[in-house]
Amino acid sequence: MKTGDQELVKKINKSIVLQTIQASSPISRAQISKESGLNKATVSGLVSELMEEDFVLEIGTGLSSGGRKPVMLYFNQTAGYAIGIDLGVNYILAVLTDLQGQVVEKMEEPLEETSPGVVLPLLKNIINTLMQRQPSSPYGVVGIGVGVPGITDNNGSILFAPNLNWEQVNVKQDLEQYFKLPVVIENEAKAGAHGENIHGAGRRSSDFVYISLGIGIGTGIIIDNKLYKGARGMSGEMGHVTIDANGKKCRCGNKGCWELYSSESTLLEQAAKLPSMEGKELNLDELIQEADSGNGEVLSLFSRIGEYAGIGLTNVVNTFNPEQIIIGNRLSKIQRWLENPVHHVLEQRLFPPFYEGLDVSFSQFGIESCALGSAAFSVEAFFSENKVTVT
Amino acid sequence: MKTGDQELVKKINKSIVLQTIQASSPISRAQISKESGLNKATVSGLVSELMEEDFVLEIGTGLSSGGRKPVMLYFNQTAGYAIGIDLGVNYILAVLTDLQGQVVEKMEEPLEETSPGVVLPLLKNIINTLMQRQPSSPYGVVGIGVGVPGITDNNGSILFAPNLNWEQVNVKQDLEQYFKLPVVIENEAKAGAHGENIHGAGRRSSDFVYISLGIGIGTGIIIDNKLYKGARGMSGEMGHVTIDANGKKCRCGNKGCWELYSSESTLLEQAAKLPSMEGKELNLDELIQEADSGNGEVLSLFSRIGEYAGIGLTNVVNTFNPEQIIIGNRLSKIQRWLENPVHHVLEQRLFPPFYEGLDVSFSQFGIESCALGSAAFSVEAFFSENKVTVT
DNA sequence: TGTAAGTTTGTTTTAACGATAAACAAAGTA
DNA sequence: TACTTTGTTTATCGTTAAAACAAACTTACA
Repeated sequence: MKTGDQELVKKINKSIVLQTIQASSPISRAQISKESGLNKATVSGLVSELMEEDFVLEIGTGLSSGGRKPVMLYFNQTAGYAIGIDLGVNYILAVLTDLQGQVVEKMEEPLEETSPGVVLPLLKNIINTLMQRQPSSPYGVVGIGVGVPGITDNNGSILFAPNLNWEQVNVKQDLEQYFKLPVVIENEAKAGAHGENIHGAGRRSSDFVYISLGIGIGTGIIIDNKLYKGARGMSGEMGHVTIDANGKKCRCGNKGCWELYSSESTLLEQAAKLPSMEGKELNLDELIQEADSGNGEVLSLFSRIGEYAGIGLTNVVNTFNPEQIIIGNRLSKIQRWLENPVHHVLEQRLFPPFYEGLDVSFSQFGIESCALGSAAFSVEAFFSENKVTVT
Repeated sequence: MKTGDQELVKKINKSIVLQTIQASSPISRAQISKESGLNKATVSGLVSELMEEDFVLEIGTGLSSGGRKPVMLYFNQTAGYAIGIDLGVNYILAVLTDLQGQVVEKMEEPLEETSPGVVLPLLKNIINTLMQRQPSSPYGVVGIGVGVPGITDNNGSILFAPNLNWEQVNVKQDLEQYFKLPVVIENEAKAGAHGENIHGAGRRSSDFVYISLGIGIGTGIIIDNKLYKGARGMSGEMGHVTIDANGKKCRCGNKGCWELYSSESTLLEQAAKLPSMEGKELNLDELIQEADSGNGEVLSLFSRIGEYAGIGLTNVVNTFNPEQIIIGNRLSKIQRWLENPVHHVLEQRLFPPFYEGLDVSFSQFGIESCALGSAAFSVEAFFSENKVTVT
């Protein structure tokens, strides 16, 4: 049981000060005091500690409004860096971000083979390259976050990743021993949700659901600005919510799962049956080209995928009554063609008070949400160790 | 933004002390100190405040283990009372509980007509009767909680209750003006979930979903021991999750909603078509009698309802990965016949790691969860005003 | 242009509050 | 008599807040 003491009070207030600076930089001490409700003296004290710790910088003075000029404070976002990885099914996307989540370096490598024996060495290579490219800074790289397309447990093991064909692989332990840095492993949709919450389209919502429309469908649930993980860290498998009780059998054991009707796999599977696609290469980018050049069959396929996406989203909204829904991952590339059918189905199927005021957005980062969210996990773990929490 | 100060620290610690007493009463000051990690002096001080406020009593001494005998402390659960109401579709169930949630008085009245003009005066009558029957106590009745079968907003208005045929009725304002007491209005399933979390089958889980199988289906979502309300207080309408994308139209606007396949309405509707029920009265108790006397048609109807309950529950589990699912409200009366088909479907449809360790329980209070949860809301509001929070 | 008056910023000083540690008194057991 | 356990008292520490203050600036006006 966590008791209350002065350390807790200080941690809370120091976090408030740092967050205020992050959110409204440049800002003066006086203004922080007004915004937060903390006394001027308290703010002054906490700011000097943050400056000693290199998290805050004084840069010049601001404009006076009839008195002494304020000293402006900045969040020193380059005091350290974090590495975020999106371990996709057929690619690895890696970013080096600063403490504010700005991408400094980026790498992408295709994955031909997905066995751990091939992937893990490649992963280490990529991380090493990014480490070498980091600018010099007081704290250096503070941690590594990895988003994976599968079910993880709280020890950083990947319990099951069907699309990689992995079972029981402890990536966290492996990377921590190799790099001597804290490593966070999280499901790809959960990491994406977190990325959107911290830096992206979900910054202004405290309660939203991120839908990862990729090879399969995953969801990340943000409640009160916190990721909901579930009892054993396996929440959000809404891709396996039944939308047709007597539908096709899914390999998860259930029937009529949502992702059998609306995902990249399904899209490609159904595209293969189109007469107009005979003999052509079958991948998402190719289909986008076809759609762009007016292939009616592809267009109506996109539309059908969008309608089924809408049916699943109706379930999401009835369950969570979120402020916002954010659609991300690979299929966010076909936003243009999904948007209309999705909205149409939602409007038709939702009870009006649920539809009113509902914001359906697409990811701001496209495919990068997951890597950015993973990096953000590491940044938070770092701050949390430094007696400051930033959310 | 809530800053940290000493008041916060004290509130946290005082709550810890009171909760420890509630959980482990009778208990000595020294033992509280050991269990909570708080210093003996701190505990002593907080306990004397709690005693002055009549929340804690000293009753005699305990056994010595080789030194001075400890003075044993009790939570004074009869320092005040709360009223909890379950406003059902065809009944009003009202309870008077003490601060620990023990039922002291109970009343149940049938509802023939559901218009606000009839229901509200009756409701006031019932509450008045309970008020008169309360034992004398330092704080008296500290509040009134009402669970309603509909969608509420954060101002205590009932936005929409289809089964009562109510729209925009501000029960909170009405009752508060009449009784001069704090009133909490909440959706029936949310109140039930809270009741089970505080006093019932969900005491030991921090993350579970309560399924109210009544005239319709509602769900209450408990995350981290807190009720999740959703952006506009309308979360948990999982009765309207589509389980058959092209199924029957529901009046909510959606198609193939779960509650069209597994609820009391559906049960009675389908029972009406059974040859063996011709000419007999159609209600739940009658059907239970038929099942008890071996009516095969009714038994297989119960079984089918159970299977569809299982299909919806699969969706709940894939979405939340809860520790526990609790089934409550009217259909918990036919637990005996639902249990097997529900478990069978879950085992068949769930991915094994989701099924393992999942606890599917039925409500401990049967139909009373909602009234008890509503009363508990009032108790908490009362403590929260007294600078103590109890969860 | 010069100066007095007022304003804003940020620091210093002091007080208040709550938790803790240590000493202590009280009440028991062996 | 020696030891243990309980619960209170006392002194100290860390943290915030209020008030006083110094510094730096703007504005108004002669």
